[in-house]
Amino acid sequence: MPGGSSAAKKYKLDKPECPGGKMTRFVEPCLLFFLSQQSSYGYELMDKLDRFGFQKSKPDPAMVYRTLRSLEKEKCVISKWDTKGAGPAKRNYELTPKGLALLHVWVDRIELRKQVLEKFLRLYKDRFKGG
Amino acid sequence: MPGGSSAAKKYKLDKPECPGGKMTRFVEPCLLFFLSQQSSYGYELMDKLDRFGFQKSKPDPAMVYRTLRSLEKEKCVISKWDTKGAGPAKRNYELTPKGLALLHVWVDRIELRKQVLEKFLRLYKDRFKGG
DNA sequence: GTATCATATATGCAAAATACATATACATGT
DNA sequence: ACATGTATATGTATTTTGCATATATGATAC
Repeated sequence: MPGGSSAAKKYKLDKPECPGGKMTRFVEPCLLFFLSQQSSYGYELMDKLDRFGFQKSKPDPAMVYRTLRSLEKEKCVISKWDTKGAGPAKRNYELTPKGLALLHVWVDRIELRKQVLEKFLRLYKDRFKGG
Repeated sequence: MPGGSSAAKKYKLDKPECPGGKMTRFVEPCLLFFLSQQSSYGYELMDKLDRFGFQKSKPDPAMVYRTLRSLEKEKCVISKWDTKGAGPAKRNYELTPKGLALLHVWVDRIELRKQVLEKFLRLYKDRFKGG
């Protein structure tokens, strides 16, 4: 549960905005991870992203589908049409070894990123909540 | 110290790249924080950013200067030319109450972001390091 | 004295990433 | 026939970032 800041509410802060629930450069690793759990297709993956924890903004279909195609071009995933089941055909994606390797790279980076955020928050707290 | 992934090295992963030391949308909150500590100017702030913990890439002067000007346009900071001291004149920036409020908003968002990263890493570890 | 380097700010433009809108198509329920 | 939910896809505008470059001051070296 994030600590609320009181000062923030006193001002209109529309324009110099900060991306909050947005998932900057984060769709790709999520997709890779979901696919490492089990093969799936765009629409379902979008749903998983949605339930992952980005309250604010639903994932953009465009980004999901394009990311998947781009991953396929790089041979990080492979897709096959799945015409079984009701409704329109699904393009089912499967993770490749290269895709798994990419996931691991992402994890290293995300770990680093997390550490940077932590450092920032630590300094902030020292400054404002007294250390 | 981030845990290295071994699988990653077996593959060329040039193209679907993940931003590592880069500081996605992170310059602004850093600048606000530094200015909350004390007034400063672009060149010095760049240096502080550099030493903050982004090993890979030095901060881009363009981004720093433009972010500062944009913050000023939004009245989050105020600048005055400082001709004292040697060398070319410095544009000295001071944080405003609105800027301080923006910093607090950023902190909330960064806290959230950190939690999302943590969730991701937790799930990843459950999946690959066994839980 | 002039060449070079560190300091200092700034702009232009290309590339990348994201956001928003829209198009297509299948199937089910009413 | 029409609306709704499922499913994939593309077009384009906007935002963000990255890289190059321009300009100017002063200190130091030669």
